[in-house]
Amino acid sequence: MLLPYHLQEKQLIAIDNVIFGYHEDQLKLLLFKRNLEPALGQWSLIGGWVNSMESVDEAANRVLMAITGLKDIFMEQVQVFSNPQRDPGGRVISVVFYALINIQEHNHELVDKYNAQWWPVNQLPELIFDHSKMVEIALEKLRKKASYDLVGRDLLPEEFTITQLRQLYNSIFMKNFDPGNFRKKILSLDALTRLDKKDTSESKKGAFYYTFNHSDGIGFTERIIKI
Amino acid sequence: MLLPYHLQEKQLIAIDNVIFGYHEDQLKLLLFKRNLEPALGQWSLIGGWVNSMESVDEAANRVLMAITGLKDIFMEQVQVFSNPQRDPGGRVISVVFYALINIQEHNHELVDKYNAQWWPVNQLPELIFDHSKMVEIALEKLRKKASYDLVGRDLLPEEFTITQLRQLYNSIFMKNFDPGNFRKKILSLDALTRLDKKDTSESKKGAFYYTFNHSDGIGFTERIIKI
DNA sequence: AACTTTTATTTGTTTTATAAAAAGTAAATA
DNA sequence: TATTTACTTTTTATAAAACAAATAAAAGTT
Repeated sequence: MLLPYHLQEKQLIAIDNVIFGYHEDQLKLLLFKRNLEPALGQWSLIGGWVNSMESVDEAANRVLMAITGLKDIFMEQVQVFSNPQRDPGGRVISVVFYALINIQEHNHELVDKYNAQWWPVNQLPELIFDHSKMVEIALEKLRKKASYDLVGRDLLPEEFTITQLRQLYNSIFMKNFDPGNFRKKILSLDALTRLDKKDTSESKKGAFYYTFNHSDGIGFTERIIKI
Repeated sequence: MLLPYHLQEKQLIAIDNVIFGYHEDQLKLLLFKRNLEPALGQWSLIGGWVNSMESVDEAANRVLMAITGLKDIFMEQVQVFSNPQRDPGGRVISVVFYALINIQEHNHELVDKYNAQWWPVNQLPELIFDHSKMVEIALEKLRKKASYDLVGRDLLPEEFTITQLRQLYNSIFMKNFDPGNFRKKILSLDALTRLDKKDTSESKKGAFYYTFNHSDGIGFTERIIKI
């Protein structure tokens, strides 16, 4: 069934990163203006080639590092896109990843240098090739992740309110979670520690700040949010 | 950030199929004896190269068709395995898929011809390279699928009892679902039609046969089984 | 200055859904 | 006729979602 290795043709293989961030109560995506033909000047995800001495995951991390200056970031494989006609420039197989980054912490100069820009996920520009589909699938995958784990750890600042966490979830799932039930569910996980500080910018009463417990940062086995 | 296409090195890319079947109350996997160096004669998943004029999904279907004689089978991408050292024969990137097939319907002669064999998932032989890890991840993915959709459609015969469906779920999740609750949950989905026939092979009382409603065969948005 | 309003936040109650356990059923066999 | 077996229905307990009420504190009003 398998041909010997040396008789088999080789392919170009790339990665594309769907980079999520959260800012001003909006889930955002980092896109950049393509600097290469075909489709030069159009908006696209941030991608790169996979070299022979690295895994696709390493390639995705390398590309993310190059554009944001960040390493040790949570990334997850989304799916392989491999329609032979997907890239008009030639046959390229692309492995898509998504990454969750803290929009405050990334290197703005690098992002500017590469003509990259943050876009709200619900107001994206037209993207090249099959990149819109990639975003769609990545978002589905992020939702599954968020329903089993508290993704706020990656997207929110160190200290945050339950309301902020809820608004993050609202923007990921594009629905409004009940404030009372959300709070109850999240706190029942024993994953947060309440601080003695309050955020008074949003309400007169003020909302307590919380941090994630560093102890059990692995994730939960049970579903935490019902979609 | 991206090199021009012609300057970038190409890679060997393959697919590997984790083929699930269900027989004699056991979830099984189709494995075959490798007919190619390296690791000739050892047990492995069923794989093949990806050609330049096909997508990885098409390649996976082609390979599945070649060994089982089946087409239009449910398959899902699992993950890309791409550690540069994963295959001692050289740098090969592998895209793993899993497939659900009805063990009754596949072509036994083809399977025999390729030295393939069905193995219970909880008693697998040693597998080459990273194939054990591939199976592990595929099984996790199957469990997620099964918790949102009724996988019985693909794995069970046309007519089956609720008990058979429950036993399938028992073997997928390696736990024992409560007979009463399982029945209640499954029937509440309105996905099955009860026939006027009974299966009396397992009990004196007999259990009604059911079939899947062909109408809404797409799947459910809500979780149907809690892991 | 004291009182009312407003706002997001927090707590509490009711209703519904799910899981655990128990009881009832049909039909072959002893 | 009693027993056995797996199947099916019902009951009880627990958890989650929907809904309602209370709270704290700044800002506006008399």
